[in-house]
Amino acid sequence: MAVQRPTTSRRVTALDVAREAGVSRATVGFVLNDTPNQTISEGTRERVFRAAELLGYRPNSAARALASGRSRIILLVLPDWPAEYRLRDYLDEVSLVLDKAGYSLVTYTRQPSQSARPLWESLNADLVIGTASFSAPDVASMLACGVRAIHPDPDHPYRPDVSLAFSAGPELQVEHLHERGHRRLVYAAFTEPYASSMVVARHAAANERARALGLPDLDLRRIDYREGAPQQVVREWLDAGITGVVAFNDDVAAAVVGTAVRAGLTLPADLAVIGHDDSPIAAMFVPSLSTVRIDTAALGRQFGEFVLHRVDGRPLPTPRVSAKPVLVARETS
Amino acid sequence: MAVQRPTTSRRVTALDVAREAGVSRATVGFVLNDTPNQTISEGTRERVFRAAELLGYRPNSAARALASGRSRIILLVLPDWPAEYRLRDYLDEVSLVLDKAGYSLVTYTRQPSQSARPLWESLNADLVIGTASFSAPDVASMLACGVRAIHPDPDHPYRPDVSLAFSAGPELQVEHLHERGHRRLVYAAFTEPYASSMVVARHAAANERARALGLPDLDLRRIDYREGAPQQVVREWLDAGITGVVAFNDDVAAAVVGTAVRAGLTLPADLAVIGHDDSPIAAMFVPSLSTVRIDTAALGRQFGEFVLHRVDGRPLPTPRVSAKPVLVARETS
DNA sequence: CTGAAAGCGCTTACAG
DNA sequence: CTGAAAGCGCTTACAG
Repeated sequence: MAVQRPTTSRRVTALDVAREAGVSRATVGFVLNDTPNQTISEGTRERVFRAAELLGYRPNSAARALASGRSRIILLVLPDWPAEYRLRDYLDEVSLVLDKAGYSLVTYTRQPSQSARPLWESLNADLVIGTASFSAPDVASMLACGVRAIHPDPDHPYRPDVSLAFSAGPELQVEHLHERGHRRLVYAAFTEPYASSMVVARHAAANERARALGLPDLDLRRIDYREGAPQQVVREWLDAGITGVVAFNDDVAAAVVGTAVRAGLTLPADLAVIGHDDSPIAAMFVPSLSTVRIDTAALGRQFGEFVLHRVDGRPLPTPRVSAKPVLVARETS
Repeated sequence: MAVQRPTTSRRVTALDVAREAGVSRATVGFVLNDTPNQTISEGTRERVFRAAELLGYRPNSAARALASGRSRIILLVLPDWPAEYRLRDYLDEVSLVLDKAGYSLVTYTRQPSQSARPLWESLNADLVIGTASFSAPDVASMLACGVRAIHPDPDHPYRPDVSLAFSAGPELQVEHLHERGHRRLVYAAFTEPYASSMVVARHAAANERARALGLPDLDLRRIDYREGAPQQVVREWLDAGITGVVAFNDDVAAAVVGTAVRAGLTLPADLAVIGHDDSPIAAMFVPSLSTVRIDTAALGRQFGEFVLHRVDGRPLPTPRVSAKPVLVARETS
């Protein structure tokens, strides 16, 4: 198929459509935007639609944003590139829900370098979403750039129920190890570059469940995987009487399990490990990793609805279904 | 620190800055944009900068885009979420180079669902970059949406030297297995959702090197990791006399190695496997995975320069340094 | 039921 | 060296 180039290099505007349809340019806007309180005859509507289709009209988003004061862009600031396996399905669903409501989701990871201008300066987002509270300078910068809403709301306390912590996951991890008879647990995560705020939130969720089960709090242990096999960390745990490791994700679980195997330990007899995500690596690893699978698609849909509530004032669907995570017990627990 | 809210909810405009500085609004634009062929006195410049600083002025990007016809946004369409470990450094560097030139990089992964409108419809990008050629309908849609440039250029043949294939990586993988005495090799990748175009490009690079070394072509074998351990695939290879596996990335290598270990094979005696990326999992896996590390940061910088060449017509820096990949030989080769 | 017109906040020739 | 003014392509009261 040959690429259809416009004969004139000029882009098609609403005025072109109006001329083609024989109406005013305002009418074109009313029809195409389905503006309420405008009664347009069916014949006119038809003609406008046909003309727009014929000419391949796409509204200029910059002009629309300038005139309406809304860009219909939602910016999601991620703590890290979405390397997490399940995050993909999650973001796909969020994106889909927003798209249906006429919004576009843009994901964005801050550069480590200070010099780079944050994306909200050039994007004119209606709403900026973070996975943790934004710093005061960030909030000030967003407001100066015309961002209309920020989540988490800087004026209100942080609402962890809509974060990416997926607290049901860590809770199930703890429950599982508890059921298997483990009482002394530790929470393991990597040091940078992994998402700090998500680590903190999931660790907190694990601790909450541990307390409810009458277990002592889980220490948060950050491992630098770049320093090679962290043999001594595992030794320390054994010396301290730890028998179960709750890992932030499957990569962390793999690091711990790999180290333990090389140290000659038998899993889960000497040490039980449970990951999070059920990423491909969990099944491939030798021994295969016990883990927890989150219905991220359902949570993504739910978060999408929440975002529309924030940006459009739509009512939140109630009752909100809390998607239950699934335990995937394999060889490490 | 308290969040500084503007006293009036109205956003600060160039007119406000002009009034504060006691100049015309046009002068504000000239100073802040450093417009060439405008000679503004140093005193005036100072006053404008001070006023803009004082008021916290941020130009409205929608107005700017509408008036200038350029958004200074570059859209990178990724074949998949950046799950690849090394892609992260790469994108960081591209982003940084573009930011210094006043451009913002937005990364974007197409939704599997057909219904969602592509992001270039709402973003007004100056340049859309793909990792493979775009379909004719996509190109038509971009042009209708005012995209000024597309890469790979739909009017010119695909230039693989600026793709994400990193052809030096696959070449080194093949060289290494060849050096270790392997003559019958196979190229392994996952089925969806992994990046098809990158698989094809890397497989081609591996084949090119194999031919130069006098080896037979590598078959491309796609494995569905969701179907559990692909035992029979490994069996087939052994029966066919294959002794070396070149894997698309470390995850694929892990799947193959895990399967082989479970099947009771000894690596690398029975089968040699080499991954790509040197991701954390490569060192953690038992046995640890031989792999290839790419200087993705250098390649990212190079690609950033190329993008600026495409969008701004800047000269390409020559000679272009081809960042040499590093072999990381571990237990599987 | 439809249209003329002001306005969003910039950029950019052009005139002094 | 600086400013007045047109124009980018929409949206949206407002008037018929």
